[in-house]
Amino acid sequence: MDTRTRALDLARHYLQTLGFNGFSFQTVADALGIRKASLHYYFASKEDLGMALIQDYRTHYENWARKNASLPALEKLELLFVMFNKIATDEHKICPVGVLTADFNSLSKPLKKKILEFHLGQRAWLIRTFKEGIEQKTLRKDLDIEATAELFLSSIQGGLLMARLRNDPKVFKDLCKNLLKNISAP
Amino acid sequence: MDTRTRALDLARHYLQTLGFNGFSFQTVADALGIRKASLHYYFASKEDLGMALIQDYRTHYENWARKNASLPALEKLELLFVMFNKIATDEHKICPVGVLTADFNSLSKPLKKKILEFHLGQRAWLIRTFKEGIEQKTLRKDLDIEATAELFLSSIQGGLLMARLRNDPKVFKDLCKNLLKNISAP
DNA sequence: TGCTACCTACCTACCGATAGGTAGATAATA
DNA sequence: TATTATCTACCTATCGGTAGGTAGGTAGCA
Repeated sequence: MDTRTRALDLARHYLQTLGFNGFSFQTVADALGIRKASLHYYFASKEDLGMALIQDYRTHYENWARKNASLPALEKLELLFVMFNKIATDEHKICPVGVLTADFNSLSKPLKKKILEFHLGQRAWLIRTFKEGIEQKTLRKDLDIEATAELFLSSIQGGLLMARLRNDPKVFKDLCKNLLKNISAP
Repeated sequence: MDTRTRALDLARHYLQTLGFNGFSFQTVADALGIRKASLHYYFASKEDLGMALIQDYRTHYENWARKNASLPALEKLELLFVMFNKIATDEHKICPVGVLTADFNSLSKPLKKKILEFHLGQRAWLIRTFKEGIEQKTLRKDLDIEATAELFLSSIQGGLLMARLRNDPKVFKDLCKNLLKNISAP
C-alpha cells in the first residue's frame, strides 16, 4: 500500500477516535514512521487532509452503494446498518461525517460544503431506497419517507455516539433492529 | 454575575460551538476580559473546567426536571424538546453531552464517568416519563419503553448535529414532532 | 485604634511542549 | 538527468500550566 493511502487510513482512524482537532500531522507522521514535513508532501495543509478524508469516505460509500444497487431495498438497509455497526464495534469509532459536524465551526467553507454534500447524498440514497421498498411491498406503504430518512440519519449519528459513551456496541445494534422493525410492512 | 459564573457560561458557549478541543483557556479569558492565569484561579486545569461544565449542565437539567415534575408526561416530553430546540436555534449549538462524547477519547476517566452518569440520568428520566404517559393513557400502551428511550436519546443528539450541518433548525423541530407523534396514543 | 495576618481576585512573566507550516538538501528511481 | 519521496532544520503561534507578585478587603487581637 502506498504512503498516501496509508496516511489517509491512519488519519481516518484518528479522526474517528479523537476528532478533527484531536490529532495532528505529527500524530499521523509518527504512526506512519515518516517525518511530519514529509506528510506535507502529500497534504499541503490540514484542511487539504480533511478534504481528502471526506472525499475518500465518500468514494468508499459510493462504491458500496453501487455494489449493492441491485439488491432488494430491505437488504440494502440491513447492509447499511452492518456498515455502521462495523464502525461502532471498531474501537467505538463514530461516523466521519458526525465527527466533522461536531467540529464544524472550526472548519473552512469548502470543507463544510463537502461534508454537507456527502450528508445530502446519503439522505437521497435513503429516500430512493425507501421508495423501492414500498414498491417491493417490504416496507409499510404509509411510510412518511422524508421524515423517516431524517430519523434514520439522526439516530445513526446519535447511536454511534451513544455506543461509545456507554462502551457498548449492542446499543447501536438494537437501535438499528428497531428502526427496521418500525418501517417494515406488517 | 460573578466571574466564575461568567466564565462557565462563556466556556459552555465555546464548548457547544467549537468542541472541547476547539477552545482554550486563552479563548475564555479573552472573552472574559481577564488574563489566562487569572482563569486558573477558578479552574485549576482544563479537566477541572470540563468537570465544572458538565456539573453545571447537570444541575441546570435537574432543576428543569424538578420544576416540571408534576406536569402530564406528554407535556414534559414536549418541554424537553423545547429545551433542546433552544440549543439548536442558538447559533447551531449542540448538546454538551454530545460534544463531549465526540471528544470522548481525549478526556480523563473522571470526566468520562461524569458524562456517562448524566446520560444515564437522562435515560432514566425518559423511561420514567414514558411509564407515566402510558398510565395516563396519552402514550401508546404497547410502547417498547427502553427501545424508545434509546431512539429518543440518539435522535436528539444526531438531530442537533444535523440541524447544524444543514444550517436549518427546522430539521430538528420536525424530527421532534415525528418522534412524539409515533409514541402518542391513537 | 492600630497592627498583624490572612484572603480574594487579579496581574506579569515565564515554562516546556506542541500546533501547523516552510525552505532547502538529499537519496532513490525512471 | 529529471522526478519523486523523503529528510533535517527551522519558523511563529499557541497550548496548558506555573511561579511569584500585588492591590484591596477582612478578621483577630492588644
